[in-house]
Amino acid sequence: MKLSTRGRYGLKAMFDLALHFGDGPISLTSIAERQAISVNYLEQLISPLRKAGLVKSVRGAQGGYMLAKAPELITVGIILTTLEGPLAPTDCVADDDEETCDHTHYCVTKVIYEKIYESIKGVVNAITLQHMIDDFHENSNHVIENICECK
Amino acid sequence: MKLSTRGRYGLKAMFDLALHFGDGPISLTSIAERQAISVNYLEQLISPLRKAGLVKSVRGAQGGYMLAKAPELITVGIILTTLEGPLAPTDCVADDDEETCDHTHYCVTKVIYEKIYESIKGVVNAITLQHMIDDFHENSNHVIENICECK
DNA sequence: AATATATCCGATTAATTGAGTCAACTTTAA
DNA sequence: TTAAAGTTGACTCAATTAATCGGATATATT
Repeated sequence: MKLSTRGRYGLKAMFDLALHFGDGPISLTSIAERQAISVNYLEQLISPLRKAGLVKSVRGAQGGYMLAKAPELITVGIILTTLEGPLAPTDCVADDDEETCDHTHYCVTKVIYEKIYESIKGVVNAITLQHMIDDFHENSNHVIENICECK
Repeated sequence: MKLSTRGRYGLKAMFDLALHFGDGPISLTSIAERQAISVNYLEQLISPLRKAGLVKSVRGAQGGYMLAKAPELITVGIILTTLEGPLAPTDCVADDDEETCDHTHYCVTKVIYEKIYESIKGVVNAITLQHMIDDFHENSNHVIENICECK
């Protein structure tokens, strides 16, 4: 039941981009440095975020990435889901499930997994990058590097 | 963010034992058959459940396992936690975390992970085996095998 | 006493996933 | 033209998961 580095790093990177919203393209190298992530690995993560329409890129020198929408329009849920797939405790309750279990029966465990899934979605879909920014400005010392290396 | 087979199989097995609560020792073989799990693997899962005081065993012929407490006293949360460890999205918010990240800083992502963790705990700690039994009798056709092979 | 049925325990293995690296390519500002 | 930066896919390595297996101990039944 752990998030992988994909979700954790991706969220850190998106928050970093959110703090720079409106500043023009930000290079992956600078994000990777601030957030202590391998650039090569970060490249892998930014790709699905771009395809999902969450960030847009500017190629070439002085290029980089920026949020495709305002921070208040991007939820933690969409970021994590893009990188990790559905945040469901089992495949059978994930939105994209394709008939992995027998739906003709009532399943007492599936009901539980659905409740877990709904509660997780409730949390992550309610938090936007703007909420994170506000929280950051209120409670941190305004040092971007303060995002800890949570495992 | 998926449960492993440990948690899923273990929950099915515990529910099976709950349905037979008061019937004396139930053999792993019979549970494995009803729930379509490998007996050998189930042995591995029942061991921590016994050590956690959730089931007790009777050795020898006609032996088996039974719940150590009434179904209403055993939550889904304690079962899953025993088999999977803390249901936290990251190590740094797990109860047994030992200083994996720098606590001198305020971390905007950690706050989110804590909320996810709390919401998951809220769900699983509120559901007992007795709730599952009641649900089963109300909504299923009383066929134990009806617990689907959720992945 | 012998046997069948169980739990118990540790070692081993097979398969999958996660995490990260790397190389080659395209685009574009300076 | 050159260097910076995005883009892509293949690849490696380690860790975890999911079992399997063999043998030891315990005990009800015959």
